[in-house]
Amino acid sequence: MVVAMPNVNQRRTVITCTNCRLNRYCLPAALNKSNIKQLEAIVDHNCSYEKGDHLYRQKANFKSVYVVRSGSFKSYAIRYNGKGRVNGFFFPGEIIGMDGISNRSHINAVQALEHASVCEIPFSKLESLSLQIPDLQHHFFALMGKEITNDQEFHNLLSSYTAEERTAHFLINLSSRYERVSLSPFRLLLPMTRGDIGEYLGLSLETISRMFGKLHRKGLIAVNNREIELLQMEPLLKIAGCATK
Amino acid sequence: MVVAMPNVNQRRTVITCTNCRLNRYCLPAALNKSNIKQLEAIVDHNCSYEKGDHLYRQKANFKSVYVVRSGSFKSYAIRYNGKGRVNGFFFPGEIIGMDGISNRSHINAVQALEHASVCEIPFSKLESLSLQIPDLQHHFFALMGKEITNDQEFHNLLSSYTAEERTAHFLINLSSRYERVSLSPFRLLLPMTRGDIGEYLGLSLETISRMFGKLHRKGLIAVNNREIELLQMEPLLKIAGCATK
DNA sequence: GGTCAATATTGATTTAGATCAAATAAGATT
DNA sequence: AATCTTATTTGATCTAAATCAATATTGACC
Repeated sequence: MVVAMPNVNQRRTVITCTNCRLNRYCLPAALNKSNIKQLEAIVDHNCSYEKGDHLYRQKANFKSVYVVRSGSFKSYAIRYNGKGRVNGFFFPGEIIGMDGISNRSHINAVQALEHASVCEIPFSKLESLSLQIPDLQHHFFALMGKEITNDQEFHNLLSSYTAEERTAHFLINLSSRYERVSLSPFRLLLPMTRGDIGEYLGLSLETISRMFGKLHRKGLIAVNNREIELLQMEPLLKIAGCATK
Repeated sequence: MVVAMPNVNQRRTVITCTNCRLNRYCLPAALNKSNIKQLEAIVDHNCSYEKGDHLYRQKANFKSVYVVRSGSFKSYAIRYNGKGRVNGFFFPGEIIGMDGISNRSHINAVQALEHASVCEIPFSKLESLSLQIPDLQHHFFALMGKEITNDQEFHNLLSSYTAEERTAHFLINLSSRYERVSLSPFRLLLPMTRGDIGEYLGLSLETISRMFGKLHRKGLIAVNNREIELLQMEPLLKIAGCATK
């Protein structure tokens, strides 16, 4: 089955931040029109990747951060002892590359899970521009802060959640990220394998499969290979450890 | 509520970044002398805490980041379902509070593990100053980036390391952080309980105790309650999954 | 369309680490 | 010093999830 995130820009018109449908979720969200023009000038809007292509590899020099325009990516790191694998998934509007800011080299590799495209933002130019546009600096601090809180919540998940809770949390999390970019939050087309999910959640791929089965038997989801339908959000949210309002 | 005992200044000399023994590891590290003076002007150098005092609590409004001057802290978060606990330890020269940047409210609580003191840096002032001092902006991006890579390496640890590997990694990590501030990297005085370590590493406190015992029986460490001596670094580094040069 | 490789499911068995349960030991409080 | 509380160690047992193993699906490529 072909699992593809809809392409954001299929039109002929020149791609810019101003006309990008993701601009409400991306860096321009915090900027006024004239500032967006300045941002546009430093962004390369035209990088596309096929499934399996690497956006960058482990230890690659850091020069840019990237925003996913279409498709999806996974990041992974392998330590010299062979431990560790997938540590992140990225969907449209999300920023890739912050793992290289401190060291000037990326600690992860990032690979396309399907046909995908990104906007590339040279980091030194982003820094210069941030000195001129206080809102941009502020927003980028906030984005990095968001990355930090996400990672810390994940620490929490890995250190205290059961396999079922982790799996439910994963689905709920994906759901809200899909919704953010106007994809159905109830019918999830997963671009990644069970193995990827397992590595990400610190579980074996067999356990992922079993947990999907378990949630299915409880009537909370329907599973059809890479297509997962979320049938009952309330109990799912509860298992995922998310407060239901 | 934050319960803080204001420090009665015992010394005559005014504390400043310029004369602080940590200035090589802290924000001033990236700045020239005149810029350090500007930084000093926005920092409150005089906040002291007793064991158990909270620097801030979960959901507290975010106004500042803090640099540990002396002593140590732990951060923890409890979800509404009771899951999750300790997610970080902080030693002199390290920055606390980035968990509040994106939301303007802290997702963690932070508590002193012993008598401790911090410098408080109002974040809005830090942002303003960063617009004027490119090196400061650059350095703070790097510090946040470091936090992100640390958290991601921890993801790796929690998703693929055994109890023994996690415990060794914890000790090695502490060792290098102690060394950074001129404490012995071989004789570690732990300010936290086995329970704290267990929550942090996603293990039970009994397992921490057993792993200390196991590393002791292998002759790699000596354990005397809260005092851990690292006897053989090479094998420890290997177990911890750190490349030995 | 047929073959092959990659992915996913399901069952049987094992095991690392949790949990339960005492017994010390260390600190704090009086 | 005596008491009480909080930490720590150690042993016995249990269990969630890993691993091992076999099939079944799906997708990719001639």
